[in-house]
Amino acid sequence: MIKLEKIKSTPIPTLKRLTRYLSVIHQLKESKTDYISSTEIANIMGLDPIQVRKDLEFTGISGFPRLGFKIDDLHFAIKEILNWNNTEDAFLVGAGSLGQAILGYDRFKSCGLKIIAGFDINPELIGKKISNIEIYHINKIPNLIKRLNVKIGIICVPASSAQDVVDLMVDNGILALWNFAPIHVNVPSDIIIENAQLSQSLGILTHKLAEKIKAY
Amino acid sequence: MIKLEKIKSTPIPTLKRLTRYLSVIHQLKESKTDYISSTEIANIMGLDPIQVRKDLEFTGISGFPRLGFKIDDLHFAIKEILNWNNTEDAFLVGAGSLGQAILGYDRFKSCGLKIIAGFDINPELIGKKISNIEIYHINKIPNLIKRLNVKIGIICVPASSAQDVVDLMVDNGILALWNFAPIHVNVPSDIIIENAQLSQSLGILTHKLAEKIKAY
DNA sequence: TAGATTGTTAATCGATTAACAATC
DNA sequence: TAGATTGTTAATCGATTAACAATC
Repeated sequence: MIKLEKIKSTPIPTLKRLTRYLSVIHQLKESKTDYISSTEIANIMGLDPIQVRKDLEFTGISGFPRLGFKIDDLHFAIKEILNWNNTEDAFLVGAGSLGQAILGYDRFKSCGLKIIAGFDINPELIGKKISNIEIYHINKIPNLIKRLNVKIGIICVPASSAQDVVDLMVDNGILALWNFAPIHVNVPSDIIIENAQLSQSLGILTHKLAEKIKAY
Repeated sequence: MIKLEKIKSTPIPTLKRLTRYLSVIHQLKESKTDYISSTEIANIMGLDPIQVRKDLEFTGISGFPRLGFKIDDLHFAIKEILNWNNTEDAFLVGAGSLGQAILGYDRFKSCGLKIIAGFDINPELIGKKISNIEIYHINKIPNLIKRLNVKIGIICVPASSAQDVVDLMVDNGILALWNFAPIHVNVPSDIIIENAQLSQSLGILTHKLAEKIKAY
């Protein structure tokens, strides 16, 4: 009888840690070492070595007893899981201060993301180039999503217009949304949505700080 | 024999969802309704009603059978858990484009955060006001942290200088750090660090998108 | 060889989900 | 009253941690 192997997909907590390992590994690539062990990564980041090993399993590459993992292989394999070895085109909507900061953020290029156009309704912005990316009027979105086959939309508009912009992009075939608007938006179940939600991160910080201060 | 009640602290996943409920509740406050049930919140956000109820337990307030929870009370109680009813002063270091976007982001005021000064090393920025917040030279940090008793530091410097800035702030008594630099930084175990890590969020998105495209 | 590390299998822990009585 | 919802206790699920044999 054929045993079907259960393919277990990478858990979200593992994905999050993998991106963090990547930045540590990236730094170590500069140094002379060829290998890195899960123990070393764990020590640097203050994590459990067993957890690191378990996470690295999902990359599918195997290490060498006594040596660890080949840094270059590990680096490549993690980028592969995140799909950062490929580049996806993206549209950014809302070229306010946060939008402009993201347009100018070089780093995303090494994270598989290429923002190829920005959109806004502010006439002063339309036609301008920000960090060499042209800003169009929002009403160009339907046409351009289809023509350029763009799959990722980045939402940097105010909370009040976020749902409308999301609907517009979804209706025109966007597949994934990265939402920076501080609000819950509804999307059909087959659309990928990832909330950057700065306030979520801030909430954890202020909560912990309050606990800490209370403890005195 | 006295039974000591085990006080269970709010789990991180619950805290994250609580901040999201807050934004939904905030919108509903405008509407006429006085009460909201966990079922309604769950429907709006596409979550399990049981999970919402469980999360709301941590606020300590009790609901009314058949009605749900008083919106105002719930709103207040969630802000209380996050410590968003108080305001903490914060310093922001690195007034580049991301730093400037954060300095201008009004929303954090309602999240218990008040950025009272910015820091940079760029002479063109020092002395300037950005969104009405003055930018000082980084060498003013030690003196000012102590004098103003600031507890929160926001790191918006490039990866290459993040660790140095973190060390400087920790050495001078900062208690909590909100790190936007795309790098792992080391802090003593008693210092709270929260990584905003946009790339982590992006990694999840690009991974999911790749899985989705593969599935075709 | 000795020892450090991997890789696998099992145990534990905690969060999510389920079940159901209590309440208005 | 009937019915929707809360709140509590139990069951399930999945992630983390532990244990240990295999490897170079």
